[in-house]
Amino acid sequence: MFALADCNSFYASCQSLFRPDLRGRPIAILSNNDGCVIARSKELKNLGIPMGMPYFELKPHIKKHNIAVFSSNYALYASLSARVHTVLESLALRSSVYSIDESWLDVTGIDAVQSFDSFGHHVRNEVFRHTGLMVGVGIAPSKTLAKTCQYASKRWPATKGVVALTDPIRIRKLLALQPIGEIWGIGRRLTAKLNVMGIETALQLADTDIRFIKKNFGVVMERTVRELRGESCIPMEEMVPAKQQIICSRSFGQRISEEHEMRQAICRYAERAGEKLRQEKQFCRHVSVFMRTSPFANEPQSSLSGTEKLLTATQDSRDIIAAAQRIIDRIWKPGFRYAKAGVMLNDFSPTRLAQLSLFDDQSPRPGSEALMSVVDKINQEGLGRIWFAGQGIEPAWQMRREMLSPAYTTRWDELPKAKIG
DNA sequence: TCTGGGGTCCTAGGACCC
DNA sequence: TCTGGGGTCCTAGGACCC
Repeated sequence: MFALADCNSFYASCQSLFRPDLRGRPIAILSNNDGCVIARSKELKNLGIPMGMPYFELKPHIKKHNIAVFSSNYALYASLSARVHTVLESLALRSSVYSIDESWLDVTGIDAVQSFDSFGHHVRNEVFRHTGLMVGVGIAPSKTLAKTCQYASKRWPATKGVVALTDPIRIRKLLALQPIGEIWGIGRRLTAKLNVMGIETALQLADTDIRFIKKNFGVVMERTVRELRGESCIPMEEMVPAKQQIICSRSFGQRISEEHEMRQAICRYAERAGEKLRQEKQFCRHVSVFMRTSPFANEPQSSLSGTEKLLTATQDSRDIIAAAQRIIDRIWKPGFRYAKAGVMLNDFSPTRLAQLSLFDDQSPRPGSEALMSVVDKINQEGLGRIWFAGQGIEPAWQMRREMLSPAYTTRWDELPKAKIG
């Protein structure tokens, strides 16, 4: 049996946690660059503002509905997320973090002590008591069904935030009410394809012939269908799997047309990607760079990418930056207004050692590890910032975050203040 | 004027090998 | 004119997730 605990409107709740005056008001959280809406409070959802609405389309509604708008504040969300996960972890023998605001709990056998339903309420109360945040809880024999239950716990207030289902008849009743597009693992494309075949509810999908599904949609959807039937196919993951890819990409605050500006941006992303790589304690042998114009703009489009294989695996920012710059030498095309670019690292190994070719005389940089760890330490401990000159100082393309709230939980000078008396 | 970022897994097709 | 079968590895692209 699996339980899924998922925070209600997580980012919006993080904001209102330290601003009680915001409660009951519609709250919108914007993406990086203040581009579009990526999280909404219940009140904002009720206004019919969709996920992903561009900020400039939201603007006309702000005054009329008294909407509170925030730039994303990941320092705040990550810190509150850690608190929530710590509480959830303490409530079951086995658990795994699924996303910033969700965790799986293995609740097999818990019903020998208390009902799954009362366990779910216990989870809610504990998370609220320790963090001030609310979670919804879904409990079922497979992860896909637990997801479905968790949706139901949020959709119907009468459930009081907990839906636990073991009885096949009741499971079928719930599936009959769920459109396939809401099933975990069925996205937009597959929904359209299934609808054409006349399959519209989760129950219809669960009742479809399994061989037909496998033949037409592959093993992934086959697994989803089995899970909907109550057969657990996706196990708990106790170990955090090692990353296989690291990406650092951003949209620019202002379009880039000049090659030297693109080089600065790529330099910064390469450095940041290297920092993440070192945090993962990995070395990479594959560096890619991509850049593109805005697909929304009615203007000449360009989408460039290139990769370089390294002879020796590295985690040194200098190697990554150099490779990225060589890629730009190869792929750069002037005459476009680039909107976004990124650096991607692939092909990881836990050490620098790689198969050297017979005449390869590339030796690793001496002192690389020591230098990089000093750079990371300075940057991570808030002692200051140190960076490679290639990325420029206060460049115009830097991302916009004009409505940033304080980092209430991670910076001493931004702690919330309370007035007494 | 203004539309996010960071991941995973699977599959099909090509290169290459015996 | 005739032109196998099977395997591996790699990559690009497509689907999904939060």
